[in-house]
This record gives sequence, C-alpha cells and structure tokens, in this order.
Amino acid sequence: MTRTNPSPDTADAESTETRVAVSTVIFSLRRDGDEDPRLVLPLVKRTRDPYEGLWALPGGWLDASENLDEAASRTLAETTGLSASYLEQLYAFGDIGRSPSRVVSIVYWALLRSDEVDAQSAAHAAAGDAPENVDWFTATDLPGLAFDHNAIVDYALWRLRNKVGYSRIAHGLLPDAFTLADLREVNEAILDRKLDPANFRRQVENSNTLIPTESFRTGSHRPARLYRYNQDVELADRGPLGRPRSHESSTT
Amino acid sequence: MTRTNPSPDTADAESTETRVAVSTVIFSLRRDGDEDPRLVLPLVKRTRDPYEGLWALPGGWLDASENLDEAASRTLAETTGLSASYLEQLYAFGDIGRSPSRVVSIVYWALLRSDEVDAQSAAHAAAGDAPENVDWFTATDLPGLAFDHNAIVDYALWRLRNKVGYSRIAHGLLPDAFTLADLREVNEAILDRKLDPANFRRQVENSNTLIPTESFRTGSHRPARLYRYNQDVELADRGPLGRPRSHESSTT
DNA sequence: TCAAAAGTGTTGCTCATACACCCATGA
DNA sequence: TCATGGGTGTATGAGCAACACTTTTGA
Repeated sequence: MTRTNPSPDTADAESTETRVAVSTVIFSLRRDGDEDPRLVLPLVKRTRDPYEGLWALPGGWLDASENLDEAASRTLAETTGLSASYLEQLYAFGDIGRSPSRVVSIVYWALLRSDEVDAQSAAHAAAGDAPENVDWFTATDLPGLAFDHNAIVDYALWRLRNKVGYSRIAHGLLPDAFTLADLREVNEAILDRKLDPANFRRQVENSNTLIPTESFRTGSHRPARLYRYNQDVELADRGPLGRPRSHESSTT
Repeated sequence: MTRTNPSPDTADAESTETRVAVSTVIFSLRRDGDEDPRLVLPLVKRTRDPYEGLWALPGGWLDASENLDEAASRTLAETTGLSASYLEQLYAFGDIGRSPSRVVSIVYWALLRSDEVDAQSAAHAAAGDAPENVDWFTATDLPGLAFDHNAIVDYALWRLRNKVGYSRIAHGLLPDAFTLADLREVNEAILDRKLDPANFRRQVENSNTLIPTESFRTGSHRPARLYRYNQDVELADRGPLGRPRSHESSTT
C-alpha cells in the first residue's frame, strides 16, 4: 500500500510525465427570430483518431510556457477568434478510461458576449472565411460527443445554473448596454424557467450590480431603460483565487 | 496568435508532456483539554530541493495507472494511514512560476474523522513508529509553506467554509455517533463563530440528514441524545459529478 | 437545590413569490 | 384607443436570528 512515489514538485525525482490538455466549455446566447434566446456552444469536429468525425470541446495541449488560464484563453481565441467576458476553471478530468491513451484535461468554462459572436460571424460570412470544422450547438441538445465531453458539458451547465443563482453573472453574455428584460431573458434561458419581471427587477436593483443609463430602447410599447454593468462589483465570488489575471481584453 | 497546437486527446500528436502532481489538503479536528476544537491538517517536511526543510501539502506524482481521485486517496493513505470520509477535487494549479520547474498540481481536499486520527496516533505512539517528517498544524495558523501551498490552504478553507453553509458536511469530521452539541462545535470551529444552539438544532432536524439513536451521552447535566448520519443523504451536492467511486473504505 | 447543558416556544425581521395595478409608447 | 411590455405597490409565507423559557441530570 505504501508505494514510495517521492514527494512531488521535486525537480530531480523520476516522475511519470503526463499529457495535459486544456479544453473549454464556451457558452454564448443565440436568438433566432422572436424565439426565446437559448444557450449555444461551439464544438470542433475531430479530424483524427480517436473519435474522428465526432464533435468535441475546443481545446489544445498545454504549452510548456503558459499558465492554465492562458492556455484556455488561447484555445478559446483559436476557435472563436474572441476573448471571453468570463473564464473560470471547471474541473480536472483524468480518469484512466476517458481516452485511449492517458490524458489529463483541465477544463474551463467561459461566457462570450452574444454581440461579439454575432459580429464575428458576420465578418466571417462577409469575408467568406467561415472556419471549417467549428459549429455552434444548442447546449441542452447536443449530439454524442467525443471522449467524456457530454458529461463535461452537463457539469458545466450545472455550474452555470448554480452560479446564476447566487451571483450576477448573466450579463457576461450580453452587450455593454441592455434592458432588464434582456437580462431576465438570459436568466430564463439559463435556468429554463420563467421569472417574474417585477421581482426580477427588484432583485437586480438591490444587488447594486447595474448602473442605469439615460438611454432607452424604444419598441412598440413603453421604452425600456438601458443599463450598464457596474465594473466595481465582481461578477462572481471566487474566494481567495480572485479573478484570473486578465488576458482577456477589455473590448469596450 | 493562431498557433497550431493540434487538437487534444490525439494519440499521435507531438505534445509536450507535463509533470502532474496530486496533493491534498486534509482537514481533521483536534480538541486539547476543554478548549474549543480546532481544524488541523497534516503537512510533510520536504527532504530535498526545492524548498528543502519547509513544510508542504502531502501528495505525490500522478501514476500512469491511477485515476486522479485514486492518486489523492493513495497519497492521503501514505501520509496518514487513513482513508477520508470526504474527498473532493479542489482546483488544478499550474502557473508557470509556482515551482522552479513546470508542475501542474491537481489538488484535492478531504475530511478525516477525528476519532480515526486519534486512534492512529495512539497506535503509532504505542508502537513507537510515529512517522517522520509528518506533523499536524492548526489550519488557520500555518508557517510559511513550500511552493504556493499557503494560498492553496487558504482556498481550501474558503471552500470548506462555503460548503458548510449550504450542505451538511461537518460530520465528516465526527465519529459515527455524536451529539448535536458535537456537531455544532464542529461548525463553530470551521466558521469561527458561535452558533445559537436552539436554532442550530432546528436546522439540522429539518435537514433530515441525522437519525436519532436511543443512546445518550451523560455528563454532569442533562444527557444529550446521540445521532447518526443518514447515509441516504448525500453529504454535499456535487451536481452531475456525483460522489467519486469510493476507494475510501466504509470503516463502520 | 443549584449549575449547566438539553431542548422548546415565540417573536420579529428579511426576503422571495404571487399578483394586482398604473404608465408610456407605437400603431 | 388599445395592445403591449415597462415599471410600482402590496399581501402572503418561509426561513432565520434572537432570546425567554422549561427540562433533566450530576454534584
């Protein structure tokens, strides 16, 4: 029972090296026509074994010279061309059987602002350089994915839903200025249930996370006030870890 | 920007291998005399560079043939001779600068039942084979540790305190049968504040996690009923991940 | 009979929900 | 003027903190 694998972090010890991958579950929001918005995420089609032809989470091997969250940001940028408005480590998956050969995957989850995704898509369409092998899927209705990636997405969804309950994270999916109805719809899409507009309004007003602007969005009814996110308030309490050093740009 | 590190989990790709360590923040409870109990954790004195002579979290290199939580259980058993009543992954630390050479540490946190720790210590004392280079420290009053281990312990403490707030996890530190006062003292030790005995009683009674026994502990006052943990209820909600396959024994 | 802890009752506050209602605009 | 969503007011109930109170034991 008492194997003597020498104590860790020692430079000289003979130690088994392991292949370490970093993958990210990237959430964004899409609204088609006048449907309710829904959570979507980008997947990459595998071009080699194992699981060739199946869809998988975007990711890549951990570079020797980069931190874990840098690797997540990098692979995220490589597949979407964008930087995340929120990025958090999800879990490290390392079971023996999860891949034909031993791979430890450090998985992150991220939020992308829907307007940036839309702009990017439009740019690609205009330039005719839409990326091969990348497509967006409805988060709650995925095909069978490579490896254990279905389970990973399920866990990421669970974390997202949890987090939405106790922190104001939903506007990571929204443009800079948005109405309370926008924000409520995001929460409804994440939680998959309707929220009372009146009570929702009071909750966010009391949470102090939003700054009202003097702009209004006009529709065919009473105009709705636009709000902006209060940068002084952390999106989510992550304890002593704080927010990762921001490699993500502040694309204002 | 678009480096082409081939997509992960591919068996054939040239990929940088990384040394992966698994460490564990192991919490237990100690009461000296009639003091309030306090959280303690075992540390291992490093016997080689880097940080030779400093105390560090118990851990070891990840074996090629074991899952991550198996590695945590193994190293936990190697340093304490015991198995945990609760084990959960904490975080993966992999910053470039955290060790002279690149090491990714998958860190777990665990709870040990105080009675098992005491029995183990007594056995060691009797046999005169108390382990070298291992000692127990008060969790909130640690010396300067090797690597980034102080920050890791801080984060583990934060997680433990958080979790105690929304799940009934504290009896992972207690023997099989315990009084409500015992349980309350554990919570007080973790949260570092006094709790109202009356309200605490109602909370746990309503949570349905405890089974009252017909035994009582007598002192110099009214005897207190002993309770047992209700195995049907999960200690903590971990979402789709569920509880790890139990390598930990069910030492009843 | 007294000290001390076990255990019960009660009150008041905060907050979430449900829902009735008024407001402002475009058509 | 009317339909529609924006926005306000308010009653109800659950849950929790505070604390007074009763019960049961050993000394």
